Amino acid sequence: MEETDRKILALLAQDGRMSFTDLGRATGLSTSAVHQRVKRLEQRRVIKGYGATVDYEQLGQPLTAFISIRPIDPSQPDDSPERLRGIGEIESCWSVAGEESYILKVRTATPAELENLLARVRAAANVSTRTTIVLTTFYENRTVS
Amino acid sequence: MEETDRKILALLAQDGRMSFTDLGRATGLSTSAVHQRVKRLEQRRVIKGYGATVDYEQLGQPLTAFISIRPIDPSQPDDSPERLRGIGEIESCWSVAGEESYILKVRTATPAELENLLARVRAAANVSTRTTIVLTTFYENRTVS
DNA sequence: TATGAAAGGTACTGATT
DNA sequence: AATCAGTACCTTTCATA
Repeated sequence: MEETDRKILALLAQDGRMSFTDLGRATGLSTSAVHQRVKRLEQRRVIKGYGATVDYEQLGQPLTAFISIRPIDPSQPDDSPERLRGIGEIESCWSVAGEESYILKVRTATPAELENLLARVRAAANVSTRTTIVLTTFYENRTVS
Repeated sequence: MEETDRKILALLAQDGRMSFTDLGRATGLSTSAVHQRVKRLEQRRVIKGYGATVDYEQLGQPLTAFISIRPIDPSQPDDSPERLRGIGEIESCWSVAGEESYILKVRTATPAELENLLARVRAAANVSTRTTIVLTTFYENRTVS
């Protein structure tokens, strides 16, 4: 991975709809050279995809929370991610080192819905949960240097 | 916010480069009607922006961690987000209810860089830290139903 | 891996209902 | 809030270096 590709990635991370023409202007390459590089980055899955960033507050899901989970029965095989996959409120799922096994990031409309979601998570994966409610999102998914 | 707009948002969240023509086909609207709706969603900041999702493992930042922080001197005014804004490794910053004040999500190349980053976070915001290292990212920033 | 040209598709605007 | 038509721009491919 070299400098031109990194520059293209940084630009596309910030504006995923930027045109190849503009990317070319910004990198000093022709439109088709940039086109070729972006397609290659997509094929290699360095670019995993493109998405619109949506305001969940305006969409009626203002409540964000982190749910840390640990298995109730550690002797059982742990396939929590598969068991939880069907729960639509879960935005992200990481396994982690530390006291808990997984961290989930979830969005709900109300505290009542979060409560209901917690019950579904516990039941689906046979886990205990520890919930941390987000008060303010200062920034999210910023491009890392 | 009504059904057609929600459908457009769901489609754009999944594929931020989808053309207005295809959005029209998917919603049963004309190209210009979709165009009008998307522009309005952008103006109202329901759509906050568009971004390429990048594979940080392939980009040489394979280590992801959560850093929970709490102020060392609670009598001081807490402006941690501003103090931390310049640290490029911080991808997300939330204030939270619970034992800690903030949660940061960070990306680094190596454990040594994470250690260095932790020192910078502590010094910049005068906080103590608790770090949870991510082992596997099962999914991230999935579209929430 | 780069360029430039050509073809077809898309974005955006304005007129209209 | 929708459609249609028109123009300018963009994406994509191909021949070429």
